[in-house]
Amino acid sequence: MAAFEDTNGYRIILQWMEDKGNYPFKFQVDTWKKFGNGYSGMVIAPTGFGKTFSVFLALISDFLSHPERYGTGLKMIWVTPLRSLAKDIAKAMQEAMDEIGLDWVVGVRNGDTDPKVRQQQVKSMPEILVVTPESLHLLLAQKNHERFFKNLHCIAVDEWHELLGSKRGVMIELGIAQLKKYVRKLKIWGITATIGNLDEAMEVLIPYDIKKAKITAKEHKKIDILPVFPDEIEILPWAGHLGAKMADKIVPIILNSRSTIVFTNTRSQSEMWYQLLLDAYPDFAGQLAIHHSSIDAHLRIWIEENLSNGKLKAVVSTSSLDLGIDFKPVDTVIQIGSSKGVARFLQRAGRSGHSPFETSRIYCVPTHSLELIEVAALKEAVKQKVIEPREPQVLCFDVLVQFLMTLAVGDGFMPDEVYSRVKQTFAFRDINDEEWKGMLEFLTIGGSVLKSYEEFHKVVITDEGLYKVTSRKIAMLHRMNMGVIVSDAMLKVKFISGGYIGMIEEYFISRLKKDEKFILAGRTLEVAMIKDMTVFVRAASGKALVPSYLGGRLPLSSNLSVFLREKLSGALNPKASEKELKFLHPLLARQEERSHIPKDDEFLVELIKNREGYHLFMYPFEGRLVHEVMAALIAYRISKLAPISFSMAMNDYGFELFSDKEIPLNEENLNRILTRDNLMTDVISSINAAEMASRKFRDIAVISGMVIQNYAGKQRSNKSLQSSAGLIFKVLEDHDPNHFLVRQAYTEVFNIQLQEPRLVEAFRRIENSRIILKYAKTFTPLSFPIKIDSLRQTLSSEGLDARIQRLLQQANRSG
DNA sequence: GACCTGCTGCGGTATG
Repeated sequence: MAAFEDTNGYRIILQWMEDKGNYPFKFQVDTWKKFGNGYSGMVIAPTGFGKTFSVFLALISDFLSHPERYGTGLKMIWVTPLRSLAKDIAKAMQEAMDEIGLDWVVGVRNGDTDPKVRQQQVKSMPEILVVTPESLHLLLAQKNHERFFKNLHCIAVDEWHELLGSKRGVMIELGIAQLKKYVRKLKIWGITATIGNLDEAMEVLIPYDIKKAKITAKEHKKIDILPVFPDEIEILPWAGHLGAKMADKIVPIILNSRSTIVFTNTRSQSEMWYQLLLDAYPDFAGQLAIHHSSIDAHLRIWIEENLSNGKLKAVVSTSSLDLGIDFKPVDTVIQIGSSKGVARFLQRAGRSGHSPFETSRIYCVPTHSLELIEVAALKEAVKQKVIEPREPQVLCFDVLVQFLMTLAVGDGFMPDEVYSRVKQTFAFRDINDEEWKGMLEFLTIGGSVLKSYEEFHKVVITDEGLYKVTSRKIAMLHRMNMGVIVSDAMLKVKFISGGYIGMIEEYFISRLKKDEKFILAGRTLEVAMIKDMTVFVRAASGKALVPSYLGGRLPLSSNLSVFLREKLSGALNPKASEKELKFLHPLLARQEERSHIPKDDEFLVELIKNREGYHLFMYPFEGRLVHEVMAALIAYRISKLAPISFSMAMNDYGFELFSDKEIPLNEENLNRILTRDNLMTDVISSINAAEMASRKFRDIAVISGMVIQNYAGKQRSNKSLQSSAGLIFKVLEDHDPNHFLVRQAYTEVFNIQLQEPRLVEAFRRIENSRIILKYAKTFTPLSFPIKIDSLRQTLSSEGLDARIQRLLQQANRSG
């Protein structure tokens, strides 16, 4: 295989890829050599640059050049976050092997792998093994697993940006730390899309003091961002999210494209848009599909295949198609509503024109008028290449507990030796001795509080000091519950005649009245019966409800917020290129006339008095999540001035406090209400942190193995999980409030739920802004959408008692 | 008058 020596090998592989119609990511020759010279590192390029395959070939060429250096068996581990990616990359790798004429085997090991293949692999590992983070840990949970890695040379982590910010990323960090025990000179490579914190991303994956290289694509991905305007501004609703009226505008876009992905933000929205498109253009029947996480996996695979081979004209989807196989025929992407962030926007745009030579085309369809400003903001952010960072998770003790159990289930571990390795990871570099001691105690006797419960005595210490699981049952349950993804329990939906359709939330079905129909995967269904967590249905027709799911909310990224405020600030005098802002002019003019358009260094507060009562609006543009906390905080601070209770509403741009009493707010005290002083103390007083932590603790309890989710194929219901986790949380909080898992729950509440760093930053900005207080008689273009939101749901700051009292008084008065 | 939402991802097996 001398042909692969040095630069020659580089050229041959490039040629070979081009002959195959692939688009190689062109490493420089000196870069190419780094793969062979013992470097670790990070490769950064947009999707569609063939970076995955290029890295693979670069690593392989090293093996080929010096076959004598490598023994038999497993040489390379390839980690992908998705099972579906694993299948495809392994196939491509195997093809390459065959063509190069090397009899290496590429194996896949994950939940889809046939048990027979699994057994075979244990007997004789393939040369290259493609795994998920979870499967990697499952390997480490096997007895005598060290032998698998005897000749391991390198590990590559694909789509690292996807894993970095999550607990799955922490799993990778720990997995690599363990592999480094077996392979001292392990090469570690990460592959990532562009994100805001590339240096940190590399530091997290490779915190070790070894030769490192960062390799960035020079070529840039071309993107066409095309806003879709309605014929008149009146057609755009002032609030809302569906954007139904835009369907007629979208049909021709789909017809003029080869193949289109229509991205929506929620599962129910995708179901509705599927219907809207079919209604608008019935000939789409059979060429249109729908794809989201609650749809049966088989159906989703079928859709993905038909998207790849060009048989589908369009697919309406959620984030479920954000990642995945290259859908070559897709030349157009449509984003319905806000993409909420620059990185997600680029990711979705990159699904079309999937090659460095093609231009990605993405149409932005606003679902309400203010979203047009967001399009302008996105364009600017993309132009300036300001992409969100992925914040690495640190000190996730639940993941560490699980990892230690994994080792204990495998060959057992010596605490001091593991501790020194764990401390080298990015996630646990700040762990202290006390926390570590607590963790060991937790594994062996359940800690001081739970020690009287036998079930928490999982790990035994042998005479040699080895921490080990001896119970087969405990070992089995651990293997079955490995991973850090805690899913909500949902009901399966099956045809009574057979055939699985997807999943639905329990509460949606429970609220469904007799004879009411619902829609799933684009089909109208009626309930025949419910048995064993399964809803049996039959096909129906006519009016039907679209289920909603209690999913996570996509927060508006702070990057996008910055550009949003900037664009709004200059909205009345747009640049010639900003069609979006010109289109919005009538609406913006009205905002300026009735109230004010906040400039870059201003913070707008509106007080509106009308027949209903008194409304206070504030516009931080920090996204719903932050506004939720801010609204509670401001309500709390005002209520300290004078007893008053509010109902609250919010959207991504601002929030409302509403009261039937006059709000005691004026130019003088407004600064005090918006101060950064005592910020977190007031936040804690204004929310129920203990309740939030208790809810967060549910996931922690599952991941750390305190509450078992899967018992031999049976999944426990949501309620039962929550109640046992809640019980444990209460016991711990009462008797050991400093417990490392309790502390973690609070940290997660502050960092994730309350977004403390972002909140603090927002208040710092407000403090440095000029505060503009405006009184208005009617709702303004900015306030109206929030008011609409409050009609849907009202959160109340007042206690239940006070509220009942007031309702009673009202009732008495009117009676 | 304008409207009616809330993402994604994973996962058993031992031994002669």
